[in-house]
Amino acid sequence: MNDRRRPATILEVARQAGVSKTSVSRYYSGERERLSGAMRERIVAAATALGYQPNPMARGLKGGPSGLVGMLVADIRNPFSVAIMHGVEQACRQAGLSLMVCNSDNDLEQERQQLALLSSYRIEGLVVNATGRHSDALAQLADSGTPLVLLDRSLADVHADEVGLDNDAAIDMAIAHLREQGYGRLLFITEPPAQASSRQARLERFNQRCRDGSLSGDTLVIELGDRQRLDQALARFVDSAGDSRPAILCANGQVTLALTRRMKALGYLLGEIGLMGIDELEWCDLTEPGITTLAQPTGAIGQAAVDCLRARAVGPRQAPQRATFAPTLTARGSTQHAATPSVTAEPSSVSSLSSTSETSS
Amino acid sequence: MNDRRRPATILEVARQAGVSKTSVSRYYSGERERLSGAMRERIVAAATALGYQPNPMARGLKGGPSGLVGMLVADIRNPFSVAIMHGVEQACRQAGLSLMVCNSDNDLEQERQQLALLSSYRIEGLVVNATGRHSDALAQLADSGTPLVLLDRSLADVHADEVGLDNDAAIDMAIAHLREQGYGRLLFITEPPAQASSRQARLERFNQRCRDGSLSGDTLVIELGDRQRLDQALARFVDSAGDSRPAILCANGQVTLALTRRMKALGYLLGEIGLMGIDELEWCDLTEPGITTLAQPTGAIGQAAVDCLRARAVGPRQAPQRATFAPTLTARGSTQHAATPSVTAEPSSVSSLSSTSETSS
DNA sequence: TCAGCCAATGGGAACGTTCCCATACGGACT
DNA sequence: AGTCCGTATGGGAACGTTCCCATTGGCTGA
Repeated sequence: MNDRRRPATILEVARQAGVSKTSVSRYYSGERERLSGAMRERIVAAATALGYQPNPMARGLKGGPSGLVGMLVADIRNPFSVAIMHGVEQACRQAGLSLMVCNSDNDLEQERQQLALLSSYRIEGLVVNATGRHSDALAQLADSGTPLVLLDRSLADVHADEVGLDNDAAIDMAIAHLREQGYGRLLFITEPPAQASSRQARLERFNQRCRDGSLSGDTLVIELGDRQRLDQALARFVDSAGDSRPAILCANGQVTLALTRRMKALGYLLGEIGLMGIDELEWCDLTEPGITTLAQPTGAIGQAAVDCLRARAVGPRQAPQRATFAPTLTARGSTQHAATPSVTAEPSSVSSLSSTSETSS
Repeated sequence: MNDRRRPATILEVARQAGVSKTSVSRYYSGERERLSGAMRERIVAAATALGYQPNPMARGLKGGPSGLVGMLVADIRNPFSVAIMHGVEQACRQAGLSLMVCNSDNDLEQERQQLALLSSYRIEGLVVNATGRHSDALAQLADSGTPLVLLDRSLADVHADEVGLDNDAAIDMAIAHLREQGYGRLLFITEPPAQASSRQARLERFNQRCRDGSLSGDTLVIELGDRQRLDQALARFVDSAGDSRPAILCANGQVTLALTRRMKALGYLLGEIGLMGIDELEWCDLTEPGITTLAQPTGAIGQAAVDCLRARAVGPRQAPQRATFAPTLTARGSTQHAATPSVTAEPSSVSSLSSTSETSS
């Protein structure tokens, strides 16, 4: 270890080892096999003595591989985003890649800037979980050859892979579970889909199942801040149920949180009125009588995202791929009516369905 | 906008504008005032025409300012870390800095690597919220002149500012609240303090207040995974209370979560046995009868961290500073005994105490 | 009127890499 | 024995910027 202010350069290592900088460069850029054993030894010795570490700036300038993967997140405070991020991170680590995360905080201008920042750091791939508006910047990035993976979004005009939940399966599983539990009248609540294609997909599937005829269902699209309208809609829905037992299906964790709050506040009994949400949250087993959820396999999703990136980095341009994953159902008290009150100690019966459907479009 | 594969360089802009690259460089490195009006116009025109964007790699190579701030987080899945990160982020945005976040996932080796990565990207400052072991790497970074802010940790041998909760005030507030509510026997539960200095500080303050004599308190240091030991300790504590009403104080959000789980599972009545936690979590008002918390002002803490960084970037080395912030108490049902059952609709009486104490050591 | 200076600009050498090309050498062919 | 090739190495030119040091020209003050 050297105590000098400035870090050692490749040239200094080369001098110390009595070899050329080219050889040292080769050692550090994955061409070790090309060097003789003696050479390798001298280099490691010199490098450790000087505490040498390659300078990624210089490396990036010349155009070498950066070993860097970027991730753009729309809302870091969303536990689901964090869970995915964690998955991506682990996959990166395993692949020897570094991950650089930027949060756009749902701000378009911010998102644009972050994108510029990431691309200027020569990332080798980008995982995007963001608004998806102004896809031009994304499209440009993709066109420039950077592998791109979209999480939970779908952008027609962008050449990118997509990874996410199997939304159709999720909705079907939820509906099946709710009917099994005796709920005959369903309400699907979602935030405005806008450009968030997974919200759109879930909404559409639910609507489609309604039109199938077999289902007495309704949908509500709402800004979560609009408490008044939510309360009204809730009351109307409960009234409309008639003989049928009513249940609510929340399109994501945010909606589940908002609805749990309102139902508690308004005194609706969970289970009496069914409640079920997509996305598992840490408090779902804590709030009486426990909230039934469909958990996304965030680890697998993150892993798949990184796999896509790496596949695209090697092979030439293929058609965009799409990988979807089925959720896991955790049944809790909120979809169980009064007949059998839930036992206290972790009454969660977990019915797993982890088939991984993979389709290419 | 140009459609060429490779992004435009400063030289191309200079040629297009009919000026020297030095002038273009000046324009982009904050020396605009030195250029004549005409020159400026020609440069912007050419730059926008070519879609030019300075290459941070080249810039960083030469040693210019990077406009980049790094943040090292030990556990991204901890909501408290995320909240702070969000604060740091907002402060950075306001200051025109970019933030690059790395999560070490409580892995020492990972942490070391992330640190190397960040420092090699010539960050202008680093916000650290991590294990704090092997401070040598951090010390080296600090010695090399990178401004450093420690969140919630204190490292004697590292030249760095510290920002965090006013732990003494927090413990005092908690104790005062619990006694006011009639709890006479207290148990403080924390994860092993090890090198996490804020855990240590909270534990010490609690112990100190116990030794003062006025308080009948006990402490439990425990790994949260050790459910058996936790259950035993819980039972023993409740038994030991005698005439006094028992209450538990959790050192952080993780502990609060674990305890809420166990108490529900074991059938202890919240409020009957008091429960209070440091750190506010989104479900604290959801789980009956609501959990009393001390919320950390995460926004202010993040802002303060960035302020420290910027102050240190300008001024020469000063003695390390320390800024602490008082928490906000949100009283809920978990510290209210049966006499007055909590009303359903948001019964939270918020008693705020937002004095900001600032001391330099 | 001329030295001296300041303000505006430009040329060129760094910064630490990678990579193309050149060199040296040994062995397997013709 | 001479040619050719493959393997192990080194030299030097990029990469896109910043910054030091000119070089201009107009203006002030003696």
